[in-house]
Amino acid sequence: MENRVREYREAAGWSQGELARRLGVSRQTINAVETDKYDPSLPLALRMAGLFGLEVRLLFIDHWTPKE
Amino acid sequence: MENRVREYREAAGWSQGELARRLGVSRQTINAVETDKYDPSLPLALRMAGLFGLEVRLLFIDHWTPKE
DNA sequence: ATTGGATGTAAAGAGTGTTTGACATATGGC
DNA sequence: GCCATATGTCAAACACTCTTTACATCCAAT
Repeated sequence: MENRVREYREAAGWSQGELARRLGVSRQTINAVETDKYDPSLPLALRMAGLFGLEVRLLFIDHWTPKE
Repeated sequence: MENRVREYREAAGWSQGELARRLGVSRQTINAVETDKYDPSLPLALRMAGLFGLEVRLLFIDHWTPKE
């Protein structure tokens, strides 16, 4: 899954540590998401999108199509 | 985390099994989400919202406010 | 009365998400 | 040169997500 966290974090002028602090998670979590180690949990993704004032689907892009 | 999956699934006229099939997950996963056993993963939440034509934040409601 | 579809639940196991602590490297200011 | 800040990464531990299999209940229709 593609994500634009780094892009929006830098636009906000925040370090990974600062973003982590605002989201209440560890710096390593932010780094792992930005470097595509894994996807965040749903609650964390919602918080990230909320902090950036974005819809979740604009921050995290899933490539998938429904059956039938 | 609050969610409206059951509400929208029923509005679509689908059983849990039918929704599971369309999303490519097991019926138990849908049931667990609807009965608040756990939150779905981010990719699954995005697919659910996409299938219902909704923004993720309207299907899954997180109660949280940022620091500073 | 019995069948079938839908739902709730449970247990075990594989895989994912997050934490802490630690260490390495790079960069910019003093 | 030295220091502070920012970033990348690793390992161990723990919690959470999702699967399969299985069984129980409920309700509607025959």
